Amino acid sequence: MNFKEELAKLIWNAINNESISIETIKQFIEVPKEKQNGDFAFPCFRLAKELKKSPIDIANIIKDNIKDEKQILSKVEVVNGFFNFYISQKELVKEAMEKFDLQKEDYGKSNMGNGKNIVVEFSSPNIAKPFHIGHLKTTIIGNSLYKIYDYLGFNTTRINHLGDYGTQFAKLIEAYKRFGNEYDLTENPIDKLTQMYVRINAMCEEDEEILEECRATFKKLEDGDEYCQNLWQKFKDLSMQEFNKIYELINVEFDSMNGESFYSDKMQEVIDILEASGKLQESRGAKIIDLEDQGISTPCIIQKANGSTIYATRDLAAILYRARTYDFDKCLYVVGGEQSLHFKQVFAVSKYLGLSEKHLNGLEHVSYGLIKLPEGKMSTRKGNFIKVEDILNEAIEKVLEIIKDKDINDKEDVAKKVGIGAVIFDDLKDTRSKEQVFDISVATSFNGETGPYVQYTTVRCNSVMEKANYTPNSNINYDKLTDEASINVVKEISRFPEVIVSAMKKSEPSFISRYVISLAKAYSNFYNQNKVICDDKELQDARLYLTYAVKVTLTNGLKLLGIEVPSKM
RNA sequence: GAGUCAGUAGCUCAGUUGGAUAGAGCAACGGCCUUCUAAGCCGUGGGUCGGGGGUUCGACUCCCUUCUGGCUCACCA
Repeated sequence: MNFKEELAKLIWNAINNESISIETIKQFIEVPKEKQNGDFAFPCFRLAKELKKSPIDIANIIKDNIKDEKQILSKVEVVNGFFNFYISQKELVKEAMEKFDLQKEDYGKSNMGNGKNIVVEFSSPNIAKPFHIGHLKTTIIGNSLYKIYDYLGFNTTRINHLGDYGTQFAKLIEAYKRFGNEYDLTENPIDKLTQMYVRINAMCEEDEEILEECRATFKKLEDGDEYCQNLWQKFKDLSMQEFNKIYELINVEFDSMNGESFYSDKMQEVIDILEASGKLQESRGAKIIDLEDQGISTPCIIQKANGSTIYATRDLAAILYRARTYDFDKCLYVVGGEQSLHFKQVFAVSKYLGLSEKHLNGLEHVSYGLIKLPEGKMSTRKGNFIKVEDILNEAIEKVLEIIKDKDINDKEDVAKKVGIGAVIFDDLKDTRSKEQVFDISVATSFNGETGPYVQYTTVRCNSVMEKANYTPNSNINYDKLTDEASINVVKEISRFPEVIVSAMKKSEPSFISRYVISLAKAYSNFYNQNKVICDDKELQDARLYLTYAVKVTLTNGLKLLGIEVPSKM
């Protein structure tokens, strides 16, 4: 039963005025913030002008004429021009629990994606550079978005657009040529490569000629110079080993690892198309596209003065490739907000690529706020960064310390799930666009609104069911659930499906983290007020089934965030 | 200077297409474990929603203006 629809009908019948449609009324019905104002409310001000009556009069008309034949209401009230509906708790509980019962372990899943193709580009670390907390953020957001789309039945592809090309790479080759023999790359290779990178950057800043040489070296790499190619491959292999360690820890996988270098032979076509479109022009020796007419004052460089390409060109080649390969309905770029202009430019230029409307409209930059350290902005070049591996290990250590005296079998496994869950949750709990000061003690805290709190609640559910030796069956007398705490839990459970959908629409995993917190809170409150295992068999069954539903919903919610739940903690 | 994101409790943040008395967590203080996991629960204090105008029955929310901070603005990604 759709309550809003039913209520709209009731109001419509009560008002009995031709100029107002049921749809209009339905649109106005809202859920009050304060539950003391009922389950649904109709703000009578909305119709005041149309009916030429005061809100109070309208409310009274509704009150006098409402005919609740299906008996879905337990009470109605007129307060300050609002008409408040209190749904019969029986109906509310039955409605919500039956909805859950239809899906059980798959609760929240849907097929609304209906074969549509989604491409999510995320993580995309730079080869030969450390994997820092900025990369962690895109990895975790991207992974969650993938899971959300996948859960809603979209055909979703994960792409790790590795930063394995560009002048930065040439810098490294130049560094290796000059002083590579001073470094032993068999141990902690990324650290060494980073040191070399920091050193060559300092040289470039001092000496313009060295920077020019690096640019020239990139041109050589792009032209297929063997020495450069071999070094490039070597650095890439070393880096991937390190990255894979982290991906394994946080349990993230990709469908495609086609990084920037993958497009090295696909850029000429982009240049040709743009050339043919007549939009490509020369400026200061480079080939650019002017975007003034699209409201972007900075032109997009397609080819640098020395003839080599630039990242915009590679992104354009990637769009072309992805449109053809995946026929995407949406192509999401989970990349920091500091690259907004870049994506604006690339999306603007892509209009000249001859793509279909569908592909053009599907391009979307899912940006997130900059992550800063308490000491200020991170910079690999300046050596100011935190390695993700260290953060994750610290979190795991802290959990091990907490559970060391508990009666738990596989403590390592629990510590891993909880510690990493804490870090992931911390990254997903705020609105994406907010910038975040990364505080490791906050990220690895386990009290309050955190990942471990939600995991803990889930584990409790399990533990209650275990104690009762419970196997879920659907033959439940829901009328037994009458107290406020139980009703709150039921109401929270019923929100889950729509929360997933709005998280998808806004590309906001934080909707789910917040939801999962509020469900866990509702259950914790219930848990402290009610004994699940009790003398009344029917009541116990109802509470156990509720517990089961909470466990499933929390587990599914956490899964969508990329967080696992241990069996004990 | 232009573009963009942000400004809500001491700190970190919620606040659904405008709705009723602006909500959480942390920190502080006070209660609750012989009863299903206290990583928990309950309670107390704490606010000019950056400032000023405007639209509206009603503005944290929309419009204008102004202040503050971050990021970006041609051959790095």
